[in-house]
Amino acid sequence: MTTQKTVSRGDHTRERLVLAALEVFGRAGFDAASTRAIAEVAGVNQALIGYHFGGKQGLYIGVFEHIIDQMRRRMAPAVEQVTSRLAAAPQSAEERRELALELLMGVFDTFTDMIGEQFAAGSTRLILREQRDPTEAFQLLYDNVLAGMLSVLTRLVAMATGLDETSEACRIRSVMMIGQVLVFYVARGSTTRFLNWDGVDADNIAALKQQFRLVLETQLSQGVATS
Amino acid sequence: MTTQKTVSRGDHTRERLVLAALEVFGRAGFDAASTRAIAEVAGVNQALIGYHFGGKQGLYIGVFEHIIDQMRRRMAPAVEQVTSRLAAAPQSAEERRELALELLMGVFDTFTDMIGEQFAAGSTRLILREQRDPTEAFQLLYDNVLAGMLSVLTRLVAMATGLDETSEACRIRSVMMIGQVLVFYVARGSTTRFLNWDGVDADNIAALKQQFRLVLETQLSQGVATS
DNA sequence: TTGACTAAATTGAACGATTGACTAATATTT
DNA sequence: AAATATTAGTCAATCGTTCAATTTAGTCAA
Repeated sequence: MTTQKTVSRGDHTRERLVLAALEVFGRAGFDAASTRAIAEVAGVNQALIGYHFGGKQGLYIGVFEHIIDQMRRRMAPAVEQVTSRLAAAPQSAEERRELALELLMGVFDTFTDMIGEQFAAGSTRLILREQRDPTEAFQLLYDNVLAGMLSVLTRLVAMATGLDETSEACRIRSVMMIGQVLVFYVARGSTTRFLNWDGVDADNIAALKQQFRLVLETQLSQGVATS
Repeated sequence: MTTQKTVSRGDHTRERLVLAALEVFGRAGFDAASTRAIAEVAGVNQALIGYHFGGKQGLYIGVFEHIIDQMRRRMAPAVEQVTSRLAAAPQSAEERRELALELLMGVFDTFTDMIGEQFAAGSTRLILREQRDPTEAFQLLYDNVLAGMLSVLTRLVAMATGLDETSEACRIRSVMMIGQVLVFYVARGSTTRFLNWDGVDADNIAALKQQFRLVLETQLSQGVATS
């Protein structure tokens, strides 16, 4: 075996660069992150960025492909659970509502778990950066991950509330629901200060899950007023 | 009238620089924004940044002082409404709950209105930037604006839910509530795409307000499970 | 197995451009 | 005249990119 499958020398370097770039880009932002700093963190020569990715912008795209990969992998179990359980949904309105509620909680538990993970720290800022002034990277992320997640979520919200899945009201509700967890990603400085947290540990995550479950139950446990 | 009150020549320059810096910092981030670009947008000489603010960092602080000023001014009516109405709160649990609900909606209506304002576009990213790696600017913002807003909000949530105002559960609920609106600030790219919006206009704001009101009513219109 | 040949990968150095800060001279206002 | 404000220009440092030279890995004939 002369060729070690896909793990050639170049692949190793590319991976090191992507991981380093995720860290440096995430901490400093695209413009402030220097290719020299990225190369140093990766432990490779600076010129290899140009060689392997064409340049700084190319590396940036490479980082997003990595993010997409990780997010799909991380969310896969929860999404799969939803699709399989939804294949044979009960017809009783009450049972359908309860099923949707249970699945929603599963999805958001996963989403909440990721708040504390290190991978999220680097990628969150990069994703946020793309929200205001979307570039090619955002198109990639939205088409390959976000759109699907929003779609699944809206389907569950529709099932739980009785709203029309295609209605704007239902979509807005879904986005708002995400916001309840997203706030702990993006407003970390304010939240940790306000809650007297030292970072976000397992206990904090558990508390968030518990409160979110209570809110979700209260929010969806009755006939929901439409538009 | 030689001296036009406080609007001397230098004040005018400082204001132009702060507004330009808000725009450029907001669009490009601190490091990527060049003092030359800021000076050009402001229509003043680059060296005046050093003269009036001591340097780039000083200008950055100046921008946050401006943001604090604007946010206080913008939120003042809603906050004042809360404090005045709360001065003579009814003793009936049911009445207190309804009052809290009404006041909450007032606060969040104001908060929702600001989503579409141009001022928010520039300041949102600057504030987000400070959330992950807080600097002196964040301390200023949190102490002068955010802490107060969170405090008032938690008080209302406590009144509406019956939770202890000082409990972590109540604080988490409050933060989650903010998240439902905040998501439309920070995830603009995803939300506008998902909702097929072209930016955020008055109609969109109205729809958001309506849905948030419905959610809030559903969420708080009954005895709320504690911890 | 060996040794020559090739393509891929890596290196260090250099390029022109841009950065924030600073200075001395000038202009404006008090 | 004195204080304040503005200007054009210079500075060293750092930026992303490029390039020729070198090393490494894989192929194939002998």
